[in-house]
Amino acid sequence: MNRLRPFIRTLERRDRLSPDELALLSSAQLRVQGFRRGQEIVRAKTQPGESRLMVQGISGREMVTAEGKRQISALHVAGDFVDLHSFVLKRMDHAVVALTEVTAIFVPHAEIRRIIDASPHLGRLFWLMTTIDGAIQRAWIACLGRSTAMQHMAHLFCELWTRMEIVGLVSGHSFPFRLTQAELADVVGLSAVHVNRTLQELRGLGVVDWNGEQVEIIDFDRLVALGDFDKTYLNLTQEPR
Amino acid sequence: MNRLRPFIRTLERRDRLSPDELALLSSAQLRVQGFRRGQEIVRAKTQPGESRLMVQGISGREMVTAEGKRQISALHVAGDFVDLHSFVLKRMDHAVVALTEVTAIFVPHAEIRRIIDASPHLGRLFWLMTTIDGAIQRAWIACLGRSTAMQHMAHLFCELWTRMEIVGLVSGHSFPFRLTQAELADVVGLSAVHVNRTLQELRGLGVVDWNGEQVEIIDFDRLVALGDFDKTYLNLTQEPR
DNA sequence: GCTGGGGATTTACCTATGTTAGTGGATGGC
DNA sequence: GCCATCCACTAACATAGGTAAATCCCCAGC
Repeated sequence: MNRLRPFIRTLERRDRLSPDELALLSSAQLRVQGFRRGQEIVRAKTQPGESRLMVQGISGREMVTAEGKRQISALHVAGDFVDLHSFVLKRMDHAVVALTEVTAIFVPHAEIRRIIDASPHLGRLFWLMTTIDGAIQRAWIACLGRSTAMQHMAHLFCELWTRMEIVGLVSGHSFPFRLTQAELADVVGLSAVHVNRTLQELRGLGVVDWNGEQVEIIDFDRLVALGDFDKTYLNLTQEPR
Repeated sequence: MNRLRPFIRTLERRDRLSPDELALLSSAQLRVQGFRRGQEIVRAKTQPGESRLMVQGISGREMVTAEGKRQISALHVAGDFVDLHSFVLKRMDHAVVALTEVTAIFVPHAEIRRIIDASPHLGRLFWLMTTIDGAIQRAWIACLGRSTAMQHMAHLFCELWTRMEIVGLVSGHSFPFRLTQAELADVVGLSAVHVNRTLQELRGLGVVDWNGEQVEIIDFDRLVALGDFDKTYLNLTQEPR
């Protein structure tokens, strides 16, 4: 399946896939669906019967506090499952919303079950993808807890570039990022005003620029240093798993 | 195995286990090891050949920034695997340190492999435990990003009580928590001074008390309200997975 | 060409939390 | 009994980041 291409690329950066495994993946019964900006891809507290795989656009896990504040606890790009964990977790503890126009594939849990029963190795790779998800969350926790606004945003831009590169979404040191500053604020746990201030500072330093459409990394080395970014946690090495 | 009791309780709160599955788990080749306060249970960047399961004490995932600041991104109590994800991830993106005296079981990855090959259902339950781990991390992200010191600490105490209750570590509304305030500060991403201030505030409100040994929840309902705590994310329902 | 709306940006002010530098109490080694 | 530690706690001050309310800018619709 053409639509599975990005997902297969994320897998192949972590392990080798046999022709049989590729065929097995391609045999899955899928439904494609589009979402508009702001639309919910998965509702919180529901018990989904399928997991959704991003094909295009950016979505995020959304959690809303009692006071109505929003925190986005993950961003998803093409090739990412937004809720593969719902396969074992059964019940969503968060929502997933489209932050841009999004195209997603719906993979029934029955299909996932069929695939992992037929190939325990693919089963472990599915498991792997949820644990990489966890590793990313740990990195975000460290950023939220122990770094300044600038360091945090620098780290985030490094991470996004690296993840987008895997699925061929970057061109040079730029990648598409069509969110509003207020949305980015909900990602990094800051106010929109402070995100604005910090972006100007980063721009002023000549490190990154972002016009609301594209993030352009001007000085990658300095961005990495600023964000204390070490991509180890993304597990981008082909190993038998 | 007696030592596996807490782990089996965490599993049984999420799904039913057959006698065969219990026997399979008990058949695992294990090594028990003790750790002193402050000792590393797993080193960062290593490629462990086994995963460690907590039997006693409290440990935490530790990440250190370039400036030497420390963030603890997870706490583990009896029954929790500290690094089950290393089974598929292969390389640690963080360390795990003993925050109290700790007893842990070392489970070779070969044994985990043997168990999940023999029982795909147990395999899914192992997978489940890593995704619950992820759900907890999401809750922490929301706390770090969008709540005040008091709300965050209230949430943490609710979570810890709930998790300890599963494995029989609570007595009434109290549970053992022998960390220093500075260590707690690294958990909630605050300074030790502010943790101290906030604890006094919580004490003053008559909601929780903590003398460095035991956390005593005085008014559980208010603590839950303060922390906006909803235990759904801990997935404490027995369901076929 | 006018209008309305959604963002980006700015300004002024506010506050939660951090930092530094203590004090004092408990504990353990010798 | 003295000393060194470690840790809770305090106090005074500093600051990163939040809040509220404008203003500006762009663009779509008419």
